[in-house]
Amino acid sequence: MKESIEHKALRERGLRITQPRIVVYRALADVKAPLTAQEIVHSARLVDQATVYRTLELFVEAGIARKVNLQSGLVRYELNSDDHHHLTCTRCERVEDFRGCHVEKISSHALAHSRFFSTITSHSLELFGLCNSCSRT
Amino acid sequence: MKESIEHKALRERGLRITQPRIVVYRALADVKAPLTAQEIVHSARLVDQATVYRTLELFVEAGIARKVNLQSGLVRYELNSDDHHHLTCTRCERVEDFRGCHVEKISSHALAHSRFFSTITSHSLELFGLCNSCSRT
DNA sequence: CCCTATTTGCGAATTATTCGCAAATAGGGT
DNA sequence: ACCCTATTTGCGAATAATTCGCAAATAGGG
Ligand SMILES: [Zn+2]
Ligand SMILES: [Zn+2]
Ligand SMILES: [Zn+2]
Ligand SMILES: [Zn+2]
Repeated sequence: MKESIEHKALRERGLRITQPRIVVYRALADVKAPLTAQEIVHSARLVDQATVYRTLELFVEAGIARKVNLQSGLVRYELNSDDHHHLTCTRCERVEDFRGCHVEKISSHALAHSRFFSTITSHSLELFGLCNSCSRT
Repeated sequence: MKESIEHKALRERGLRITQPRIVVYRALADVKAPLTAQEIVHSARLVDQATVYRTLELFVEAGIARKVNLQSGLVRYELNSDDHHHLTCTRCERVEDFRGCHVEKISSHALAHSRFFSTITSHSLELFGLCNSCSRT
């Protein structure tokens, strides 16, 4: 029988496979948009909130998940599947993923002009706009 | 005698010129890096914290300031001077500005592939890395 | 199955953010 | 300069978000 995806993710990084971690992983996997810690706390009532926060931190450190900052200011988390970013509606908060981020030109230009940095390890890019249904009204 | 920059910023948008607004504006103007609401609260002890929060929101709505999300998850604010972004050290939190963001190619590509959006109104871009002094150790 | 290092749940402390309302005040009109 | 009123502020307290300490539960190696 096949090993589940969440077991695999945890095992591959030498993390213990526990109920709370599986629950949090699935919460993230089940939804399309990035979630806040509180959203996960409320959806997964079985897991204590302190554990949810601890688990999310752990996931980020382990590279299983990553933080996403949309306009609101709340930190959100999503599975670190691959290189994609978000298009977010500033009115209704709808989120759509997009791929094809070629940020290298920008970042190498930034590096070339930098006085204090010589390495860039990651980036975040968020696009904001109005979704079609919001711009209709 | 010349009108001060903060008076100008407020007057131009039809906002009342008040002590707290001037103090918050100066707090933002005096520092290079984006500040959190709490940092401003603690630096400008004269202004009540509720007022600081209200003022920052007001500044964002009026276009005087904007929110900046660095890695930590805390919302930061900076004056909306012009189009620049940040290079942030993930170890020591040092922040350096950079210019020359040509995100149009990325965003038009994203739009072309989007099912739900046809306008992009703004974006945020943050680069992360290690600053020279941190990468030395 | 046992043993131990890890992880969890709980309760409570911190910290961040927001509210309601009475007192203070900015700015237009006189 | 003085009034008047709509706005804004300060205060106190409510609410929400995040973190802590520690004893009890448990994953996983032997
Ligand atoms: Zn929308
Ligand atoms: Zn990218
Ligand atoms: Zn550094
Ligand atoms: Zn840009």
